[in-house]
Amino acid sequence: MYGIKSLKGMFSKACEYGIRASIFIATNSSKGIRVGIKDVAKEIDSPEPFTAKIMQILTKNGIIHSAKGVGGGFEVSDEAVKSIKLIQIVDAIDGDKIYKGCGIGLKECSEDHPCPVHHEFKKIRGLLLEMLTKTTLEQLASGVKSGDFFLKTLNIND
Amino acid sequence: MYGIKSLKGMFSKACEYGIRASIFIATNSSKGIRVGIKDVAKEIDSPEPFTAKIMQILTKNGIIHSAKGVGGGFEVSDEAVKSIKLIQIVDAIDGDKIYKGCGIGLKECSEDHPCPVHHEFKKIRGLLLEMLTKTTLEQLASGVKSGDFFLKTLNIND
DNA sequence: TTAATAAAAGACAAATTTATCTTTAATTAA
DNA sequence: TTAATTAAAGATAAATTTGTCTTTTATTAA
Ligand code: FES
Ligand code: FES
Repeated sequence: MYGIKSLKGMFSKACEYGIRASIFIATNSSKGIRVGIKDVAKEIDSPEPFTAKIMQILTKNGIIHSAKGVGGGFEVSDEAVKSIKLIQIVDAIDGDKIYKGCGIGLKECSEDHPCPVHHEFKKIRGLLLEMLTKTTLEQLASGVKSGDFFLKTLNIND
Repeated sequence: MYGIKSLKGMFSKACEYGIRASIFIATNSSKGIRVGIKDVAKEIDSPEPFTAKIMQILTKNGIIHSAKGVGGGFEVSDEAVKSIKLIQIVDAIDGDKIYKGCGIGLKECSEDHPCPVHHEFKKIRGLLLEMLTKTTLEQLASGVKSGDFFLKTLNIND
């Protein structure tokens, strides 16, 4: 009606790109292929230089591996793809507020000093945390490889 | 570890303030008391001028009512307190992306062209949407009035 | 009327997030 | 050793969100 505001999603743009990039890299690493930042940005439809910054965060956090020079690029080892959980990516980029913080902005979420939405909100956060904790990069990547899931909106001008 | 990023919550600051403000106003309206922007900001621990802006959005959207002049301030009618759902506040300020948008940033969330987290994410959004749709201002306000729930962190220097 | 009060509106400013560009460092292959 | 390649790092810049300040408008009461 008189909406003035944002298009806020659950995660930051940076985090969204980080998740999509990690999945894309994982789909290729299983085939033994390293992908460059250019390919990543193209495949997940994200701004290349910004995506590069996010890749740096992920590599520093040991979530993905990078190699410089000819034939270099990004990859994730088979073991890492199996062990890395979505929460590690979210945590590295957005921190833990989304699954730990108070829903309506109290400085901390506390059972002893709860806000009015605390009990209901806890359930939502809990489901989110469970999903983030259980989901592995492998699960996500396999769905993309099989063609069941996608990493970008399909573009009529392609 | 090498976290560089944000302290992103589920809702924007504006929306958090808007929800807390609405609840505070509702707790007073039941007693027939109008509250001024100064009281609101103080009681919910928010920046006054910014909160005033958010109140304007809420009044334009018919969620709360305002009266200028001596004895004026913000209020919500008894009927409105009963009928207004949390989702109306969120929708007016943050829009619907948080409960409709794709979790990892695809331009739209689609059953036919799902992202890798689509099915799990849908459950979380669904629970959030259910909560937002079911929760009334009255429910939230009554918990605050009874002293079970709080609108700001308790401050040791008070 | 006039004065006081309080929200609305508008202009501005700071902080944060998102995005871009340039230079540097590392790696590979010729 | 040189050239080519590719990520890392650093400096900026744009956009958005958050926060502040001033002026205007509406209302009430004297
Ligand atoms: S105190 Fe607000 S969600 Fe727990
Ligand atoms: S397409 Fe991503 S959540 Fe539905």
